[in-house]
Amino acid sequence: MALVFSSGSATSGPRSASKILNAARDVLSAQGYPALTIEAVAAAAGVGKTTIYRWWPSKEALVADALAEIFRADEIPDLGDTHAELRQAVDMTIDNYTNEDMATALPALAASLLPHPELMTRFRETFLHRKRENIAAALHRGIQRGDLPDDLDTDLVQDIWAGTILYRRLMTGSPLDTDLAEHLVQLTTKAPPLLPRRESPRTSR
Amino acid sequence: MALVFSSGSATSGPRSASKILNAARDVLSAQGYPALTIEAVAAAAGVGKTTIYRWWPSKEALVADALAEIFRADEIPDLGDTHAELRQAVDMTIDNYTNEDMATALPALAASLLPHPELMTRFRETFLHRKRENIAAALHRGIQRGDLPDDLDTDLVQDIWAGTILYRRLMTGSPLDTDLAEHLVQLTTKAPPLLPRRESPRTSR
DNA sequence: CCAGGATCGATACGATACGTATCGTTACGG
DNA sequence: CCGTAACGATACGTATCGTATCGATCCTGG
Repeated sequence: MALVFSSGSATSGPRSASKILNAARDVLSAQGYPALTIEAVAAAAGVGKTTIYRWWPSKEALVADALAEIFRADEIPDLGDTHAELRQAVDMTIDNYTNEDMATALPALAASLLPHPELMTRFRETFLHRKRENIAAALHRGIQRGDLPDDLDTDLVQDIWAGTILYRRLMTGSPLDTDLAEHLVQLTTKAPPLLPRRESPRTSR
Repeated sequence: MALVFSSGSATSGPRSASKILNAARDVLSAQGYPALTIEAVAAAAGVGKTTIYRWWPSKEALVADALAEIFRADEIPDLGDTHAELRQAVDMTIDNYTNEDMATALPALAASLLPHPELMTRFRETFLHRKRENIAAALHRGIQRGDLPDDLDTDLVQDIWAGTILYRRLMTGSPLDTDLAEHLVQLTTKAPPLLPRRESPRTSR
């Protein structure tokens, strides 16, 4: 993974990039996003803070590169089984947000980049596009197999999947378990039940 | 709306609460969440920063109260029309996140409160529970009318609705338009199409 | 209507992090 | 093996933090 958010102006490149990015994730885990200061990362990495300022223009850029290294955007292999492939897609998204750092830092990052269109574009390229393309490929295979409606809105499906997972992790705190994964997959299938039902009917609050 | 995040230790109460909360939202709109410092709010409100520190224990608490004042958690009236009621529920959520401040500050707030369970609980009570109860009431009316499956998972429905809306606003930047609202509502109906389709078949992406 | 208590604004304080500049040292590649 | 860069250390001025203090002001209840 290249340092997409690094300045990278000079001719060679940072010698201690991975040491710094590891330290950034360590600080993130131990102290949380607000306490992640450049000076703290420098201390944790055993590095002069000058070195960090040399290569990353801001705390946001540093965090983005640190997260990009552990963000999963795998290709979904053709398993000949639409359900299994979609389940793999959902599981990958759940994996990404199960990570504590990712769950807190990604939304904080997006929120602070939102007013800066150019940085936001780079953020989307790093954390959205590749993953979405790979999942879209799996969805299209499902459509061609006749397992999914041929006018399926693949973008909306992915918004629903990732949105629900992010929302549960960030806001409600509900578990990201296999039931959720299965419900989200079943949302896309042709036949009912299209909307997930509760396992055991309860009175719901 | 009471100042749920204020310390409120003394006997009387802040004389200039609304002036301060208005200023906080002004700074948020003009400068963004990271630039929202206590001193900036104090200056914008024409108030000594001591006064803010007297009543709010942190920047997060101040922002939470400022957002709580404009967060919509309306009751959904019984319209005798399930579709109309659900549409109203979705529109309310879209309204909440269409607001620029809310879209950037709420996720940032949640992310910074996530490691503090007690504050996170108060956050959820303020920004989740009341709204969810009101929407759940509408969903239950729909179930009793026979318009919705009687084992509908009302919690998951709301996670999907709010999650998709938040994700679009924060991450993808896709529009929160009437098409989206309609698709989200139709997700819950019994009869196909349960998963929203694209209007005009395109090549996807 | 006035007294007393609470809130207010102003100011000062040490601490921390910012981002930049400088400078001598270290490491790596041609 | 030598030169070019990346490096670490250090120092600097600025900004904000959160706290303490203190006299002025509000406003409430008696």
